[in-house]
Amino acid sequence: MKNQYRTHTCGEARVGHVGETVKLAGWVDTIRDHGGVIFVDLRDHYGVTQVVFNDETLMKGIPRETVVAVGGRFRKRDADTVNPKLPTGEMELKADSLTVLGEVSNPQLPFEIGISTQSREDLRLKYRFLDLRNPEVHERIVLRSEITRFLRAKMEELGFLEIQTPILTSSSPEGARDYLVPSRKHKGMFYALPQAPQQFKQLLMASGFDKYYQIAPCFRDEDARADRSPGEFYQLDFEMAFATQDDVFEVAEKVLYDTFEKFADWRVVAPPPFPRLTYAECMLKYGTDKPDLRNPLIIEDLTAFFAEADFAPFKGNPVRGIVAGNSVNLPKSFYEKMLSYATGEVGMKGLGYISVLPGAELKGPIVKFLTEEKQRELIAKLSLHENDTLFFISDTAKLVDKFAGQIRTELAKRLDLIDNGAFTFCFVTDFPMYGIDEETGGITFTHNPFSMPQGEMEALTTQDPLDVKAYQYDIVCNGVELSSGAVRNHRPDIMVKAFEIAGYSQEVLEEKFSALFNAFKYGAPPHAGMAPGLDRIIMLLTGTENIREVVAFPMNGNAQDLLLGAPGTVTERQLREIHIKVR
RNA sequence: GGCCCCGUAGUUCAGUUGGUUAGAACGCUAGCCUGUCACGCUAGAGGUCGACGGUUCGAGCCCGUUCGGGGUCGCCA
Repeated sequence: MKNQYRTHTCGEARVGHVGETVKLAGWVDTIRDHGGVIFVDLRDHYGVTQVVFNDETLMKGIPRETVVAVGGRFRKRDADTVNPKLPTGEMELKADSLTVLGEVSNPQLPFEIGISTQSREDLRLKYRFLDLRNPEVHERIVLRSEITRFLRAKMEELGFLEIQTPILTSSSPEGARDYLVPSRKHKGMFYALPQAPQQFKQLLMASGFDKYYQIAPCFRDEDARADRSPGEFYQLDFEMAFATQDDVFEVAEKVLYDTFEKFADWRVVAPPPFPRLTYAECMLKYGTDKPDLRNPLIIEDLTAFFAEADFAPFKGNPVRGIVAGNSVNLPKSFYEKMLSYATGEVGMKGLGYISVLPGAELKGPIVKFLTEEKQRELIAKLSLHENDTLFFISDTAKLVDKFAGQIRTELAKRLDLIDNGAFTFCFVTDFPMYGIDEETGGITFTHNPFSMPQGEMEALTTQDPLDVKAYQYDIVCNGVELSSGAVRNHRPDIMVKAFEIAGYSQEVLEEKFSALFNAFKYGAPPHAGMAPGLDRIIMLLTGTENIREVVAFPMNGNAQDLLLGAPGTVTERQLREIHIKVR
């Protein structure tokens, strides 16, 4: 695109352009004034080109970050002055004219553009437009766009239709806290922003659409975390009619593998089929429902083994073991740090361990509680080798897996067992349908109330609710939960029963989820789907630890937009119109 | 809401046991410099030590309160 501002971008200059009369426009990145000759790096979205001024007056009074258009001639640099760090490094622009397009009124910038990421986050957010000029930050947003485009292309290729669903919708009783929007025309009534397009996508299935997807904005009024935006985030939401769990997994494997493979660069993506782990298996072997499979450590259930051992700390409690290979010769401080981590941050009562010495001799305070036969049995059971250390975790049934999971993660971290060059996915399946509500002590949905219980109506009527599993699943990558999903419950009779068990009458169900409930009374197809979080996918692919690094205009952890100043006050008149009185 | 950490120049930080005029680097301003590319050299400006209160002869430092920021637990069907 050539116009009055520029004939080329700042990333274009190559040897083939020598001698052309050109115009470049961009930001003054650095100024190197040698007296008599001035070098300016001119930066735009596409790159950086060195501009040479022999006429010093052209740059007089122009500070960095000024937006300028420079006219002149492209020329080749002498061999000894080529800059190999720049794609345009063999070339430079010999300037003979300069126009200021955007002045800088305060040359003392709040931070230096090129190292903005080292500055305080609230400052970066307040001046996000400057922060985003930093090529490192800029490129992440570009990559986000490329990943999003690729995901869309993949979904289209697989026959999915992108359909927009409402942003102003109704509040739902389950799940996260809603963002509410007061209604002007209906006094005392409120819209809610969708926590996910859950009901709409299911209604689309009932409407006869076969495969739906959307890069969907989701709104939840919950507190932030490093990997969780406050307020709003995006999901690659999709749903398929006449589909089973395996059909959904196939789509997820294809789309996510292809996407990660394309954008993983030097890192290796474990190919499909992704391992399928049941929730129960996950909790036992990894101590979490989002296992990092790069971590080779596996938690062993040693409860039965210690059932008869007369060792007080384990008495009557489940016992877990983790074998760390080649660890016996580690300095004593390693064990001391593990112990202080366990009793400090984790909140465990203790952390026992047994070392395996040469000649299959076991050493440690616990050993004396085991007969020689038991010791041999333990070595065989866990295939213990010389120099291994076996760590023990024991606590109540409620806590033991969680603790073992934290120890497993910490051990891998301290022993440097995690391959940072790998992306490993897995599906976690068979989540329980119900759990105990800690506050009320009653039965409640553990995940999505719209999931189909395994065994359908029969399971609901014959099994203990706490034993009923749902067709409810997660996809996890490197210990990050990307998405949950489910085969949905499309049968009104089973919905009524499922909600009844969780303490909701049919009236409540019909009132709160009337659209869905009604739609299913007029013939709904079996359907299933999931919704991987877009921001987290991009975090993984960019290797960033904070979700704000992959969002162009993120809110801070306190759910404030420091750039535009949201939330903010409004006028009395605005409040009157929506029938709101602020106390 | 609980817990942990951090608030010192435009930015990133140092600041000893509480003791003279609070420092460094980068940035900014001015000057010098014709081949740099994180140019170099010289000089200069720039501070309510987050705020309030207390202890003390004396507080950036100790104590209390409070505000702001980050992390985490709760929360996130």
